[in-house]
Amino acid sequence: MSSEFYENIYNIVRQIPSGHVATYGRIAALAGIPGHARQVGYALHALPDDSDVPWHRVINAKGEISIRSEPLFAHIQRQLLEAEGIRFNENGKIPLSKYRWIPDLN
DNA sequence: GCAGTGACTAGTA
DNA sequence: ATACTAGCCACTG
Repeated sequence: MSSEFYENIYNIVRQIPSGHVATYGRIAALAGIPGHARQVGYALHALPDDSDVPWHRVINAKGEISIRSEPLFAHIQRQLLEAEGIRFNENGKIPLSKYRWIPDLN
């Protein structure tokens, strides 16, 4: 494993409970690499399909789905989030103030 | 090793 | 409110 960043990131994302979301920047900070929000997205992109990481609960700071390549995934992501009870605004955005994940102190 | 890329963010206009 | 810019830094070719 050349990147232990990835495992840290995955570990954090797995802790996001259903019905909540977290931003890339927040994930990076929790993974111990504050400021590396882009690498979080990169790590999730490299995620295998059979992974147990809930990648769909990670969104950008604007509360919107950011996927640049593969617009199809954005559609799937929205369905997954709605299935967990997350409601989108008319803009197609998620109200972060309501669904933002606050990490437990374990 | 260098240049390009990107599932980002914060700032500026 | 939206659009563009700069900074950021690991990964890839």
